[in-house]
Amino acid sequence: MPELPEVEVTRRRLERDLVGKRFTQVVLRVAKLRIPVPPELTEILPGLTLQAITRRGKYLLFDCGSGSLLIHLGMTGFLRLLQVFSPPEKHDHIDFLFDDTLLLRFHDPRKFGIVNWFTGEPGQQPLLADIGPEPLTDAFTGGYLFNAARGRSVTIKQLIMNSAVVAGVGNIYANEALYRAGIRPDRAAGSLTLHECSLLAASVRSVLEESISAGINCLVTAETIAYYPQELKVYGRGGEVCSECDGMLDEMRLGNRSTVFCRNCQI
DNA sequence: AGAATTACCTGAGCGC
DNA sequence: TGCGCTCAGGTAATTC
Repeated sequence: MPELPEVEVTRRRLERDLVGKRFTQVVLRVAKLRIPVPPELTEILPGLTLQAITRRGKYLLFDCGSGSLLIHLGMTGFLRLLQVFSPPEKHDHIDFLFDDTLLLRFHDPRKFGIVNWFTGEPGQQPLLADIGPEPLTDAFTGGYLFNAARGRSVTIKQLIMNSAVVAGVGNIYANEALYRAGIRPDRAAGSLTLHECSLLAASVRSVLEESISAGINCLVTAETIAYYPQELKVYGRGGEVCSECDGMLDEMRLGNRSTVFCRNCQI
C-alpha cells in the first residue's frame, strides 16, 4: 500500500513529467470513492496549467493556479503515466490528459482513495487542516514528540500513526521505526522519555528517507510508479527470526492494526 | 479532550 | 468449482 515514501516518489516522478503541462481532458468513469469525486472536475480542469505538485502527509496536491487537485491513494490506489490511447482496465477510475499527449491514470480497486478539488489555501481545506508536522522537516523533533505524548495513555504506535500528531506515518513505517528505535509498540505514549522520543523521531525520519531513496534508485517505470521492493525488518515478518538477535518476532494487534516487534530488542 | 469503535471497499486466501 | 468467511488497512466520523 502506498505510504509516505511511495507517495513522495510518485510526486517526484510526476513533477518531472507533468509540471508546466496543460490539462486537456478529464475522463471520470467511477466517481464513487471514499469521498465522491466532484463531477465538475471534467469542466474545471481542461485549459488549466499544472503549476506544481506538492505533498502533505500522504496527500498529493496538484496546484492548478485557480485551485488544486487533491489526490490520496488510500490503500490500493496508484497513478500511472501511460500512452494516450491505452484502453482502461478494471478499477481505472479517472484519466487526466495533458497536452493531448500524456495520460495520467488513477487506479484504485478498493476505492479508499480520494480525488477532490479545492480553492484557496491548502491549510484551510478540511482534509488538510488538522494534519501535524511533516516527519521529514525540522518541525518533527524528539521534543515535539515528547510534548505530544505527554499524559497520553494510547500506545506509542497509535500515537505516531495519528495524523494530527505527525503526518503520513502508516502502519508499515510505524512498525519499522519502533523496531529501529528499540521501543515496544505497546508502550503507553506518555511513558516515553525525552531521549526515547528523540530516538523514535530520528528513526521515523530515517526509515522514511531510506525508503524514498530506495524508490528513487530503483528503476521506476511508468507502469509502477508507486510500488517498489523494499527491505522491511519487521512488518509482515511475525514468527520469523529477528535480524538483530536469535529471538522470534512477535505479533499483536494495536488499534486493530497488525503489529510486529521483537521482545528482546524492543523495550 | 482523548480514547475506542465503526464505516468505507474489494481481492486474496482458506475451509468446506 | 464455487460459496462464504476473514483479513488487509488510511482516514473520517461517530460514540463513549
